[in-house]
Amino acid sequence: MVVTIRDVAKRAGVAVSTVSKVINKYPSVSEDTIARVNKAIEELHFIPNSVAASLSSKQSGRVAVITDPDGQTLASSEIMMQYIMGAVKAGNEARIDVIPLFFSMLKGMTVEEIEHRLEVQNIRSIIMCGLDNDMEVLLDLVKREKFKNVLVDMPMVDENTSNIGVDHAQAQKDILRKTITENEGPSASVLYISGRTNSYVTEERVRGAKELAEELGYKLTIVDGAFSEKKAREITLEYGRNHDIIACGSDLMAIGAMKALTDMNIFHPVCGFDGITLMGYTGKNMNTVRQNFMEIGEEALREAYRLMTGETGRSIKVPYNLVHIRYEDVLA
Amino acid sequence: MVVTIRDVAKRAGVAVSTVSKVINKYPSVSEDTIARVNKAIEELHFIPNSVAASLSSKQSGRVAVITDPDGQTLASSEIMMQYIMGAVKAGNEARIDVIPLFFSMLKGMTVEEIEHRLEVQNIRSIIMCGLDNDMEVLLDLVKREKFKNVLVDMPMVDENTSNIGVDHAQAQKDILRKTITENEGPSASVLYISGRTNSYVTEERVRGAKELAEELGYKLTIVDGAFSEKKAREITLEYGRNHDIIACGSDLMAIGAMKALTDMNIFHPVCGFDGITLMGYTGKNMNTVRQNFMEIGEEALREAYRLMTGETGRSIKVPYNLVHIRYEDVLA
DNA sequence: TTGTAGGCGTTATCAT
DNA sequence: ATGATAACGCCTACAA
Repeated sequence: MVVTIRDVAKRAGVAVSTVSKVINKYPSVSEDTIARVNKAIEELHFIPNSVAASLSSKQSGRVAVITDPDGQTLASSEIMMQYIMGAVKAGNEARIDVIPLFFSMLKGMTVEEIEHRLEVQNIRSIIMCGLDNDMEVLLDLVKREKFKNVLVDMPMVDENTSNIGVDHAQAQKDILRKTITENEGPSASVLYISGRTNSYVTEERVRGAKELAEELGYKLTIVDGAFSEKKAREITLEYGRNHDIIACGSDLMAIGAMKALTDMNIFHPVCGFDGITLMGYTGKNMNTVRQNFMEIGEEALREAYRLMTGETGRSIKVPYNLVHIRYEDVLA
Repeated sequence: MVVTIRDVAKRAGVAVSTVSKVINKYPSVSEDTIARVNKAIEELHFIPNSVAASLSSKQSGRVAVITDPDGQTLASSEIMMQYIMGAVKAGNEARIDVIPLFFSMLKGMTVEEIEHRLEVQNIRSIIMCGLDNDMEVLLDLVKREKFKNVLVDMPMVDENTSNIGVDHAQAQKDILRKTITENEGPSASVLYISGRTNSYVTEERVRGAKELAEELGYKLTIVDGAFSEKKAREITLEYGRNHDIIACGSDLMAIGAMKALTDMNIFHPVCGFDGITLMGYTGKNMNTVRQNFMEIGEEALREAYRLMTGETGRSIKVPYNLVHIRYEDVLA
C-alpha cells in the first residue's frame, strides 16, 4: 500500500540495508548499485518515512525550532514567522521533521524536564531564535550538550553548538554612518535608544555605535529602551529635542521614537534595525538594517543538519542590507 | 536511559500492552491496574514517545497545519502565526505532533503527490487555514477522504471533515450596524470593498452587508478589492468621495482605504475585519471584528483529534468581538 | 561491497 | 481483564 524501503530493495534486487545506505549516502556502495537503487526509487516514487527513520536512528532526528513571539508585538510575529518558514522549508527539502516550539510552552519547566521532553520526542537538534539571556533554562539546555544547537543571534560556540546571524556591530555602524552622512554630518549629536540590556544583539549594536562615535567623533548618548516601542516613545519625548539624530536598536523602537517626534512636531532623522514591514506604514522613510530572517531560518536548519552528521560547531555570519522601507514597498 | 513503556510495565508489574491501554484510555482495564500503572508513570516521569506511537498506530497520528503566509503581508504573517501557535500549543498538551506546512512548498505538486508525501510522513489529519478556492489541489485532497480535515473558514463538512470559524455574515452585519449607527445613521450610503471573490469568507461577508442593507435600507455599493491594500486605496480614491461610510472585507483594505481618504483630505468612517495589530498603527480608531486566531488554531487541533478518534465531521462557530484598536492598545 | 538480523518504542491482534 | 507477540519502516552492527 505504502511503498517502503523493502519494495525498493526487491525491485532493485538488493537488500534493504543497501537501499538504506544509498538513501543516506554511505560511501561503501558501488556506483552500479547506487544507480539501480535510485532507478527503483524513482519508479516506485519512494519517499523515506522520516518518522521511522528518527525512531530507529539516533543519528538522523528531528529538529525543534524554539521561538518566543509572545511579546505579541507585530514585529516579533513577523520575524518569528520568517524564521519558522525558513526552517520548515529547508527541512522539507532535507526530509527533516521540523517541530516548532514556543518559549511559553516551556516556561516553568526545569532543564531536566525540557531535556527529557525533547528527548522522548526524538528531537536531536534545537534551533533557538530571538531568545535573550533571561531564558536561562535554555542556556543551560545548550550547555548540557545533549542536543545539537543552532543559536540565532547568540554568541556561544562549542563542539555541538553553532551560532548564526548578521554582524550586528558592523551593521549598526553602517546604518548609523549612512544616516549621519545623509544628514547632519559628523558633528551630529546622536541619541541611541538601545535594546534589552541583557541581550547579545544589544551589546553588539551598542558596541558598533560606540566604535563609530570614536571614529567619526560625534557625541553619543545611550539610553535603555528595552526593545519597547512605548519606552522609546517616552525616551524621545524626554531627550529627543536635544539631539540631531536618533538611532534605535530595533525598528519598533524607531517607530515609537518617530511617532513621538511627530507628536512633538519636530523632525530628526531616525534609524532602526531589522527591516520589518511595519516600517513601511509610518510614512517616514527611516533607514534600517534589513535582515533576511527566512534565509537565516533556512541556514539554521542546514547547520543543524550539519551538526547532526557529526560536524563541529562554528560561527556563521549572514549578509544584510541597508534600506529604507516605504509604504509603496509594502503595499500588496 | 530513556524511560520506556517497558520500564513502566515492569515497575507496575503488568504487561506493556496493559500500559499502552492505560495510556490510551482503553475501556477494558480495571480501576485497580489503572491506578497502579499511573503511579508507575508518575514515579518514573514517563512520557510516551509520540514518534513511536505514530509509527505503530494508524489511528493516532500527526497533524499538519497548512497555511499560506506568502502574500507576505504583515496581516497574514500575524494571523498565520497565531493559527500555528494555537495548534502547536494544543498539540503539545494532547501530545500530538504538529507539522507546519506552507502552501508554497506544495505548489506545483499533484494531489497524488501531496497525498503520498503526507502519508509517508505519518500524517493523519490536516488543518487548513486561510486558503481560498484557488487552491484546488487542497480541495481535491479533502475530497479524497484519505485524511481527517479541519478547514478554517471554508464551508465543507463530511464524515472526515469539520470546519471552524466565526459567523462571517453575522459579524459583518454587526460591525457595519455599529459603524452606521455611530455615524451617519441608516440613511448612509455605504461603499463596501470586498475581499477576493472566490473566497468563502468574502461571500459570507458580502451576504451580511447585503442583508443589513435591506434591513436598514441604506444604499450599498460593492466593489472588488481582492483583499489588496493597494486596490482598496485605488477604489477609495475613485469612489470614496461619493459615500458616507466605507466598509472593508479586511483590515488591510480598511487601512488602504483610510490612507487614501487621508490623502484626499476628507474623512469618512471606515470599518475593517479581522482585528489585526496593524490597525493600531493607523491612529484612526477604526471599527473592526476581532477574531481570536490563536484560539481558532487550538480548537482546530482539538477537532482534528476528535476526528482522528473516529468522531464525524461537524461545523464549529467561534465567538468574535467588535472592537476598535488604538495605538495605545498595541504599544508594548 | 552486500546481506542478515536485531533493535527503536508503541500499538494491535489474539490468546488466555 | 491481562499478557505475548507480531507488526510499523527504517537503521546499523556484524557477518559473509
